Amino acid sequence: MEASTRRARRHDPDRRDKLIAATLDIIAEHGVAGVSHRTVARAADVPLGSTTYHFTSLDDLLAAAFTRHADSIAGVFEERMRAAPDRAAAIESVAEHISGDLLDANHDLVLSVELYGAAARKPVLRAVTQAWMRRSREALEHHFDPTTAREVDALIEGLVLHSALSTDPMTPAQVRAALHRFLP
Amino acid sequence: MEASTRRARRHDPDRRDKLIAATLDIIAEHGVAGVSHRTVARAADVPLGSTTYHFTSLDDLLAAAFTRHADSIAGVFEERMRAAPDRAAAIESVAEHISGDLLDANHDLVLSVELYGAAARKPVLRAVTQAWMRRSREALEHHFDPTTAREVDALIEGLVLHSALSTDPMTPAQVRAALHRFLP
DNA sequence: CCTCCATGTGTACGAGCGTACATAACGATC
DNA sequence: GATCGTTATGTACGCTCGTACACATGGAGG
Repeated sequence: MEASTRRARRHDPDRRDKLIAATLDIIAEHGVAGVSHRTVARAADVPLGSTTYHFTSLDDLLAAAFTRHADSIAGVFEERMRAAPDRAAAIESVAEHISGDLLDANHDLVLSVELYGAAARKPVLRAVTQAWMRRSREALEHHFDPTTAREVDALIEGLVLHSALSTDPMTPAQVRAALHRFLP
Repeated sequence: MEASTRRARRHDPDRRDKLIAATLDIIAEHGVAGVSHRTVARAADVPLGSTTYHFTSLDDLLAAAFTRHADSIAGVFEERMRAAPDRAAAIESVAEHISGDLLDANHDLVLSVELYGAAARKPVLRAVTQAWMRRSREALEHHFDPTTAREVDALIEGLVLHSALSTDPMTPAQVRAALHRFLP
């Protein structure tokens, strides 16, 4: 342990992570408007000063949180597409993805929509959504041509949103039917 | 002028309307987080007290503003669908709708996305989005069967969102192609 | 013309906000 | 074990916030 551990951190195992996780929880429950240094610090059970130490500003914290969220969802989707052996299996995976085993209606969805709203106004976050969209499209391109991938990506977005906001959401069978109409 | 004008308002031609319009402008520019009694009053050029007089709370004002927005968009879309003489014309109208002559990227879109985000957390606003979705679907049903209408409604949502958030948005021709793939 | 009361406004209060910054805590180095 | 500099925290400041509420104001009924 000479040169290798020279730069080891003192005694902060995962403060940054805890702060980001707490931020995401707050956004999911109260929206971006509910995020403040104090609410985050309370939720993460850390002192107030810790939030300004690890993130230079609130915007910085929000960007980190949204980046983590987008990366997480994109990673799971990529994994699903990579695991699908063929086109039919890929379609089935997409249907499952939409029907909500991943986007459990009241957490990930709110995070995604809040991200869209913030991204529409802040260039930094716009870059996050774009990277996410690109990864989704590329994952779909393992099974579909680029044009189709792009269109299906948009269709997924719309189906997820409508499913989440509707009191009468589409059943998994209806979702599958819609996909198969698009991908005969 | 006896009984009929007894209940006429004193000298407030359209204060409520001005407040709602100002609120929508602020949401479009700064998000729901930017809405406060003071920012709205300043934007509408009315005294602070006027905001609490016409709306019992901020949530009340936000609900009124989002309702106005949803009604407005739904109304325009209904009109477009009603005006389309046949199925082909309807598809063309939908394509134009998506390609942005209506949702000019940085105003109506932000409003819609902010509404989605708020609706995912507040039941009152959820009702607003549901009424909007129902009207859209019914408008589409002038030209398509209910199942198709529902699927196209979702597709529209996804295409609008992706167009708005992408630096490389789909061209009108690509949007048209996607629609025709779904509606051969 | 006077009175009255619904309609509309200005001010004030307590709370919470982002952020700066002086200071404490503590591992590494000698 | 003494020193030092990075890492981390508590406190304080100036500001904006939502909302309550006392007061102005001006048309309607006498």
